[in-house]
Amino acid sequence: MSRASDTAYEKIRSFILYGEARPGMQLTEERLCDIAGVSRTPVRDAVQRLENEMLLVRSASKRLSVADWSDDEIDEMFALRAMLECHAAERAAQRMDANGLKRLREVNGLLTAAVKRTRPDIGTFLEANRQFHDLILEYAQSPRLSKLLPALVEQPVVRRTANQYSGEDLIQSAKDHDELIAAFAARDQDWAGAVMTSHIRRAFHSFHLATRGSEPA
Amino acid sequence: MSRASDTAYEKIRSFILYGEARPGMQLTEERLCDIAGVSRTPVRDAVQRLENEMLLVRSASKRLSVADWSDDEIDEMFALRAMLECHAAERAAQRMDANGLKRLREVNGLLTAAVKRTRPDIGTFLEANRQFHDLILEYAQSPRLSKLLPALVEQPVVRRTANQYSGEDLIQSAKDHDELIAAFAARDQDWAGAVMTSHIRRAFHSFHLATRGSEPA
DNA sequence: CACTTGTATATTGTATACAATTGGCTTCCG
DNA sequence: CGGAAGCCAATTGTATACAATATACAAGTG
Repeated sequence: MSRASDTAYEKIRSFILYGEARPGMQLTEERLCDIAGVSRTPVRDAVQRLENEMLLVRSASKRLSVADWSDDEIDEMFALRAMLECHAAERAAQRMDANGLKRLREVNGLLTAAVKRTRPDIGTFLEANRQFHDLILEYAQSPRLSKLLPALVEQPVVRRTANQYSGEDLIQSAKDHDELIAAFAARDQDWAGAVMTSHIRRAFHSFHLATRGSEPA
Repeated sequence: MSRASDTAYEKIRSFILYGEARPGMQLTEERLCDIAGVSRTPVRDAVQRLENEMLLVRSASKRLSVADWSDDEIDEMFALRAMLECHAAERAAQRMDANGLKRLREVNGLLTAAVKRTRPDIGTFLEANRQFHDLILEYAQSPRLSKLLPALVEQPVVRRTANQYSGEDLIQSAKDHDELIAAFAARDQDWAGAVMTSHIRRAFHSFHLATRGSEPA
């Protein structure tokens, strides 16, 4: 999209994910105009995008508020994400090339370094992790998948999961990525899919322990 | 959404799906205003929705055109749809109630009647089929799934599939639905998921025969 | 005193004018 | 004659004014 509606999208998104927004908080378009520094037209564009990602929700009377996901919804997000990222990994395995492997190794090198320090660098981990999964999505070469997945990989959830990870868990994540790279190199789609599935489902269980103090039902 | 942008959405969608639009055809917002009978603001709203469903696509220079899916994209749509509808059926099996079963039976009664005539009524079949799958989605009780699936169930594809169906195929579809209802009544999510998966994958193979004259690779 | 009805105010929805960008054509130079 | 540069028309992007709608609060009524 265009400049103003893009900046509006970015700023509102940051406000929700990293700013002073709180789940369930009511917002007006006017308020979002102040935050974004543009007029209502591009703000409404941005709002529609954020509604699609389900970061914003509209009440029956068209009023906006910050999304507040139920436990069941978050479980569902993990389940769907596991399916779709598994599928993405399978497709990527069939379409991987030397350059892709090189880029994956570079990104996971950064991630591994960030994680193996005595005091793990979560910020770098999150960024490298995002890039790694984005690369797989790129190599899956499916516009559809690329449109669907962002609605399932919500950064607040990813961040809370990573913050819950022990040093061991973080290192295991890096190892999962190494194994994914191996599966891609071997062009073994079943292997790639299986590793990805367990990668996501481990995250799911960590998240559960973090937020609810127990294993999922 | 509101009145004007809703009507714009409906009219433009009909223009694409049932009107004189052709895949790849270039469009301007002005043109769509004429079609919808409203100004550019609600049209742009509608366009963004249709972009999300990937019925419209934007070129690098922001120009609009009617989507033109490649064979690989359509295959991918079926694969993703099979996964997500299977998941929806599993969830619905866990959440089904007597009223839901009653409504499913009613709808499938209509569908069966439309299909068992000497000259099957494809229009009624399509409408009842859509309602049947929507009901399952409703009982899956997942806002996320409800947002994701419409981008995968494109009516032009469904229609072409149904038009290809033989009388036998249509009757088998109705029987699939009966079996789904039985699985729901038994609250057996694995059964429901399996029936749904084979239901979609049979459609996939029929579509392949119809459009490419051969089985998929 | 609860409940409805009316009215003011806040909020969202739509149209339109104008700005910025893009594609295509023409012209000019080599 | 080929290609690049620049201009013009077409198209998309943004701001703003106005219209429609919803909420909240107050006043009236049984």
